[in-house]
Amino acid sequence: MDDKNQPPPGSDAHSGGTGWRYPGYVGGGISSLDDLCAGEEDEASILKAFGWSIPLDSNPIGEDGGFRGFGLDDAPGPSSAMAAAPLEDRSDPPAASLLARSGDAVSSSSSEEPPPEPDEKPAETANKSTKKGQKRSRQPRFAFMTKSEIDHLEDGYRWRKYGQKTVKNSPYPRSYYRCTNSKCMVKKRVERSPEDPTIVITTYEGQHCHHTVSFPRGSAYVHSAAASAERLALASPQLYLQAMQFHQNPAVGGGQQLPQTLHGEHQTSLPAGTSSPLPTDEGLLGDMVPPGMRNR
DNA sequence: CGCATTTGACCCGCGC
DNA sequence: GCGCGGGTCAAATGCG
Repeated sequence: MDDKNQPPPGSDAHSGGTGWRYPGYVGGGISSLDDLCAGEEDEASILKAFGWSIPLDSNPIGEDGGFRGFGLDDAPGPSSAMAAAPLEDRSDPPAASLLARSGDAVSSSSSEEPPPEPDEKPAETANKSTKKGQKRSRQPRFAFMTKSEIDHLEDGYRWRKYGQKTVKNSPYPRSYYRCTNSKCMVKKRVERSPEDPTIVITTYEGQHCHHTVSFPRGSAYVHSAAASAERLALASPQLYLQAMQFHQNPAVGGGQQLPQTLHGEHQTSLPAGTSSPLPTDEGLLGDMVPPGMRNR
C-alpha cells in the first residue's frame, strides 16, 4: 500500500479512449428517485429497474469493441476490450474475467438474476453481527472501464471511501466507496486493470435514490466527458440508450451530432444498467445529449 | 469542527 | 474443518 490513488502529478485527469458495450436495459419499475429511497432497499424493484434479465447479447453494439462509443471516431484507445457488464459478483478475477465475459455468457448470469434476496433480516438486533450479518445483500452491479489516469472519476455524486484492499490478481488495490447520502445504499468499487494500468474499472452496486449533488460547472471540478457519461448512464439508462442508438443511427437523433465533449480526451465504457429519472442536472445532459433528445 | 481518508482487524462465503 | 480472499467496520488521522 503505497501506490495508487494519487494521480500522477501533472496528469491532467483524463485521457485515452475506449469503446464500450453495455448489458442492455429494460426500463421501468421505478417512477422516481424518491421511490427508491422510500423503499429503502426495495431490492425487488431495484432489480427490476436494473433489468438485468436482459442478456448481454441483446447488446445492439457490435461485437468486441466494434462499437466505440459516442462518436469517438479516432478513439485511439484499445477499442477492443472496454466493457460494461453486469457482474455476477465474487470469485471473479476482476478485470480479466470482466473482459472475457463481456462477450459471451454473461447473459446466463444476468438472466439468472440474483433472486430478490431473501434478505429477511434476521432479528435486527443491533449487534455487530447485524451490521455485518446484514447479509452482504447482493444488489445488482455493473461495471465499466475507463481509460483514465485517475482512479476515482467524478460522477456527480459524493462518495466516501470506506475501505481499500489489495486484490489477488492485481497489483493494484481496490478501493471501496459508498455514497455519502445516508439513505443511499449505492456502493462503488474502483480498481485498475492489472493488464492495463491505465484502465480504471469501476463497479457500481445499487442505485442512487437521490439526485446528484450540485455539480459545480466550470469549477475546478473534474468535468469530463467520462464523468458525464458515467453520470448519464447512472442517472438515465434510457437517455443513455438513446444516445447510443443515436450514435449508431444518427437518424434517431435527428442527425444531430453528439456533443463534442465526447470526442477526444476521455472515453468511458458504459453500461445502461440503472433506471431512474433524469437528474436535475442540466449540465450533464448538456454535455451528453443534444437538446432535441432530452425527453424532459 | 466536521468530514473524508487511511488502515488494520474482523466477518463471511466459498473451495478444497 | 480450515484457509483464503473479498468486503466491511471503525478508530485514528488528516485536511479544509
